[in-house]
Amino acid sequence: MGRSPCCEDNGLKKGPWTPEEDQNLVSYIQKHGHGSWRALPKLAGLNRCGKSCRLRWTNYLRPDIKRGKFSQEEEQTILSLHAVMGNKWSAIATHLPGRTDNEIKNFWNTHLKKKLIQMGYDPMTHQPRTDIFSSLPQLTALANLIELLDHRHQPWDQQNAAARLQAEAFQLARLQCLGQLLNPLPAMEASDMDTINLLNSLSLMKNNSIQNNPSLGVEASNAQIANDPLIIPFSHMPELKSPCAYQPLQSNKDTVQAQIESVALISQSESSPNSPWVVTCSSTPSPSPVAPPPVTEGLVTSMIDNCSGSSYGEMGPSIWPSLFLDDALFHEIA
DNA sequence: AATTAAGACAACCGCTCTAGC
DNA sequence: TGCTAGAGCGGTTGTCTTAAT
Repeated sequence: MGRSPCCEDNGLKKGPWTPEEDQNLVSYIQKHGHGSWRALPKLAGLNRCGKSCRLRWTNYLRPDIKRGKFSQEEEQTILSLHAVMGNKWSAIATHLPGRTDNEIKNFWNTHLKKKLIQMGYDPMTHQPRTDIFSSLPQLTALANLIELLDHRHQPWDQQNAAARLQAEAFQLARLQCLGQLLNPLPAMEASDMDTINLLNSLSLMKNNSIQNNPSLGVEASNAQIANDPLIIPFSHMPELKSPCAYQPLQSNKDTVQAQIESVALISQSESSPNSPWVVTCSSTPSPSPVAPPPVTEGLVTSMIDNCSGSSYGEMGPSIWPSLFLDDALFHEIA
């Protein structure tokens, strides 16, 4: 199996291609086809290695390549397919006619990845990120927004602002935890425990902060947190959506292909162009054991009822943050 | 107007896989 | 069966452009 001894340092040119080189390559391939890429450079009068010629042709000069910005549909397709396939750029490229794997990869790395991160999603798993620090940009933006909308006529008070930010972080952590709980996983992961630990420490922080700041006039009560006008109400928070069609990679090729096909179909009828997620649930039940079921009132109620023997198994209720279960908001949802 | 930083994208590198001998 | 060339792939780097200072 050895490695091909391509592009050895034997005086061959590297770097950007000139228009003349492009012209030589295109006219040679149009006349003779590429044939052996290794032999091509000599025959075409190019001081390049065959591999470089092949890449230049396949990624740039090929006549069927579509250039220009990615459309909204293409973007959705990439996001959907990436959720299923991961970094399989060539496989993704086969579903986007005229786009090369390299182009898609670059687009992902420079645009989509950042977009997902900014929206609080993990670009690798496509799941909402569980670490609170990943949401700091959103928290800051939310704090500014709330300030503008609700308190623009009130004098700015740094203590209140800090407390509000802290409260919002607390609220968001609760929401993220709720999101985790509503997606019953076979086993709780370390990141989930991190979130819960963070929740509890945030709870302590908030209680301490309130006790140290009587001027806030808010009692250290979790129930009251939900009623705190300084805190963003639950219904105003960005909706935490789980990608119904998302399933982990499986070894079975047929299943993967079926996923790809269904994702492609879904992406065509994407109803929410601003969402990176496939929001349409498949009408046929998924065989995947981790595909999240639709969230229903009954499900939430039964989760609360069964929290001592829930899908988290032996971990039991002790790992559930008390602040969460005591929360009036939580019961309100149920 | 000059300089610097950030973003975008083309190209390269190194690895694996496959077919042919 | 083992070797090699060719091709493909994903990650990384380099270069050019644009925006900000």
